[in-house]
Amino acid sequence: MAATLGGFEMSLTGDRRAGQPADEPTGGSRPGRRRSARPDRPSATIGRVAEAAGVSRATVSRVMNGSPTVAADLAARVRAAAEALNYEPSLVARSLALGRTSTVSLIVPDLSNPMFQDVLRGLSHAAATRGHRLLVAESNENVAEEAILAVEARRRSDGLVLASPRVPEAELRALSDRLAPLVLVNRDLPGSNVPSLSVDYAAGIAAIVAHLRSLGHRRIVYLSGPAASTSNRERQAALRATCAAEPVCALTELPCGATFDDGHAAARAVLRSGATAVVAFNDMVAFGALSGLHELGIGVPRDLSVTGFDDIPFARYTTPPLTTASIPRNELGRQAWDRLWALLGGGPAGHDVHFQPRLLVRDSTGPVPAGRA
Amino acid sequence: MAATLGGFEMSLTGDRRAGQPADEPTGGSRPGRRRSARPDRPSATIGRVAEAAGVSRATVSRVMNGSPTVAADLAARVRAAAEALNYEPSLVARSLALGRTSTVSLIVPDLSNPMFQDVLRGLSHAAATRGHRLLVAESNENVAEEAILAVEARRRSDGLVLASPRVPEAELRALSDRLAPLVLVNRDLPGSNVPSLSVDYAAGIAAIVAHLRSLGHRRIVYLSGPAASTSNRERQAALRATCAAEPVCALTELPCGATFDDGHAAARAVLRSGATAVVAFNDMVAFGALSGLHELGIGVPRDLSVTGFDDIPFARYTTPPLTTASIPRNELGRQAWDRLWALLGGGPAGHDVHFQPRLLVRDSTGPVPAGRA
DNA sequence: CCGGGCTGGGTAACCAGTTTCTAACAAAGC
DNA sequence: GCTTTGTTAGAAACTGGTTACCCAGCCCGG
Repeated sequence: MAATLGGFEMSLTGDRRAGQPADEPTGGSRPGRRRSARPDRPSATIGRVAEAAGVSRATVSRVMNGSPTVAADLAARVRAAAEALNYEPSLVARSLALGRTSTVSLIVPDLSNPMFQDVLRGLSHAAATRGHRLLVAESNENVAEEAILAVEARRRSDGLVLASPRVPEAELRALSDRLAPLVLVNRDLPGSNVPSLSVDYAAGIAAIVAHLRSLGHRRIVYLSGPAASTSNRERQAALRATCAAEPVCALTELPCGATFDDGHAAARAVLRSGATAVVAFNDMVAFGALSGLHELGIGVPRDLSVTGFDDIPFARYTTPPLTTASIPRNELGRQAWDRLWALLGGGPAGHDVHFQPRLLVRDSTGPVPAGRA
Repeated sequence: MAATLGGFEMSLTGDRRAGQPADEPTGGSRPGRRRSARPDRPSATIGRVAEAAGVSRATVSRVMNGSPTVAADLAARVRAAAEALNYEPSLVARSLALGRTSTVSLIVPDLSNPMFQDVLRGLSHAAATRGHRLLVAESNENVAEEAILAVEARRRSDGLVLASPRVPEAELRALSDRLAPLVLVNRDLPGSNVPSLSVDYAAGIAAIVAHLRSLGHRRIVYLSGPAASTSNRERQAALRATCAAEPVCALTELPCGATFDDGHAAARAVLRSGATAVVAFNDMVAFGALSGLHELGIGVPRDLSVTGFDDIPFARYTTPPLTTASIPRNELGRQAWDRLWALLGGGPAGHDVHFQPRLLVRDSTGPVPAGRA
C-alpha cells in the first residue's frame, strides 16, 4: 500500500567547527590565573560592568533589577556600560543567590503519547506567563528510572509535576517530601498534602459501557494498559465493577500496553475472545486495534465495535472516527501550573480537581451484529 | 456525528495546603540572620556535612565526586554523614562553580505539531544518555518572541537547538554568536559556522509533483504554510520551479498555515481553485483539508487528490491514508544532540546533514477524474 | 546654626559548591 | 640519620550574583 521512492540517504555538505576557532592554543589569553572550567567566551560579569561604570556591584545589580533607589544619571551610566560590554547577568549565579531557578520540571512516562504532549503544552504555556521555564524528562514507562529522574529533575528546578507516575504508592509517599513542591497529574496520593489533578475514569468507563450496552453488546474485551499505570488500574477496576453489576455482561481482559503497536498486535487475540466490543485502554491502543482489525478484514463497527479513551486530537480523524471519552488534557497542564505556582508562593495549593470525562460517540461503535448478541 | 453525555464539570475534593504548615509564624526558627530568600527546608549543605564528618568542605566535595585521592575510611565517614543529613549537593551551586549546567534548550514554533514532538523526543533521549536535561520552550509561531525566548533559554543552559526558527536570516546571523553553541534544525545559515540539519524539501516536492503528474494531474493548488517558515519557502519555491519546468502545469497558491484548522478552513477555496490535486504544506494541513473536503461531500482521491509532507505518525491512519513525503524526525533530534555535544566538548561539530525525504504513496492520491484532466 | 530624617549607594556577607596551592606526614633512597 | 618523593587533606580563592546594614550628604524645621 505504500510505495517508496528514494531512501533516507543523507548528503554531507561542509564541515563545521566550533564557535571559537583556536585563538588560544595553549596558554591563557589573560596572564593571571584562569582556574574556571568554563571554556572561554569571557562574557562580562557584574564586576566588570561595575568597574566600567565606576560604581559598586551592588549598584549594577540594583539597576539590572530595576530598583528605583538609583539616581537616574547613575542608572543611565550603568546601562550604557552594560550595553557596551554586552553584559548579560548569569542566571545561574542569580539562581544561587536567590535560592530559586524559575524553572519547573515535568516527568512523563511517554512523550509520544498525545495525552502527555498536551499536558506538556498546557503546563509550558501557563508557566511561561509567570516567567518560568520547563524542564522535560521522559521515564519511558520505566518505574525504577522514574523515581531517580524525578529526584534529579526536582533538584534542578523549583518544583515538579509528575504526570501519570508509575511509581508504587509507598515509594511515592516516601519520596513526596523530597520532591515538594510537587503536583500530581492523573494520580492521587490519599491522605498526603500533595495536590492532585485527576480524572474520574470510573465514570468514563461507566459511560462507555452504558453506551455499548445500549447498542446491545454483552461480550466485551478490555485491552489493558501498562500494569504500573494507575489509570489502567482504575479503568480496569471500573470495567470489572460495571460488568459485574450487569448480570449478562461477559468481560475478557487482554494484557496489552499503551501504544499503537500494542493495540495492533492484539487484533488477533481480540477476535479469538469472541467479544463484540473492544474497550481499549486508550486511544492509541484503539487506533492500533482498528488498524490491525482492518488488516484482518474485520469491519468496524459492522463486525466489531471499538472504543478508546482520552480523545487525543486525531481520534476524530481515524477510520472510522473513534468513539472515546474525552478528558481536558491541556487543562490538566494548566491547572497543574496553578497548583505549583501557589505552592511556590508558599500558599495553599487550592482544591484538588477530579475532572469528569465526556463521552464522544463517533463511528467506531455500532449495534451488535445480528445473531451475535 | 458526536453525541455528548456530560460535560467537563469538575468535582472539588478537599483543600490541600503547602508542604510546610505554619510552624514559623513570624520570627525565624534559627535566631541568627536569615537573609536567604529560600522559603525553608534547611536542606543540608556541603558545609554542614563537612562539619558532621569533621573534615573540610573540599574533602566532602572530593568524596561526592568520586575523587580517588581520599582515604577509604575518611570517604566512608563522609558518606555516612551525607547519608545521615540527607545531603544532596546543590546543582545550582555546582553549575556556578563548574560553569556548566548540563542542560540544553530546545525552541520549537509549535509543540502541538508532531514534527517537533519527534525532534523533542529524539533530542531528549540523546541528551539523557550524556546526563543532560532538556529545557523546552514554544514560540507559538511568533517571530518577535522567538528571538527573546532563544536568548533567554540559552542563558539558562549550555547550548541551544532551534527547530525551524522563523527569525529572519539577518537577525539569526546577528544572534548566532550570543546563542552559540547553537544547532539549527530545518534551517541553515549559509556561510556561518552554525551546524545545521536540514531536509531537501525541493527533492521531496519534486517527487510529489512527479507522482501527481504520473497520475495525470495538471492543475495543482498549494496550501502554503506560515510566511515566516523557511520550510514553507523552500517547498513553495520548489513547487514553482517544478511547475514552471513542466509546460502544462498550472499552479494556484492559497495562503493557509501549519495547523489542522488552517487546512480545514481552506477546503472551499481549494474547490474554487479548480485544481485536481492539493499539495499541502504539511500533514496537519492535509488532514484538515481532507476533513473539510469530506464535509463538503468531496471524495478523496476520487474527486481530488491530496498530499502532505512530514509523514507524522497518524498520516497512515487517516481516511484515506495520506500520500506524503517522510522525513526522519527523531533522527533530526538525535543528530542535533550529536552536533551540540561535539560543540560542548569544544570540538568540531561534524558534517552538516541534508536528509532526503522519502515519498510514501498511500491512498489519498489517485488518477485525475475523467474529463477533468 | 544645628540636629534629625530621608535617601542614594558602597561594603561586605552571604548563596553552595569546586579547585589550586600548600603543608604535613609517611615511606623510600642514599 | 637525613633528604627526597609521594600522598592526603585543609585553607582559601574562586564561580557571579543579591542584599542587609551602614554611612555620607542633603534638606528641612526648630
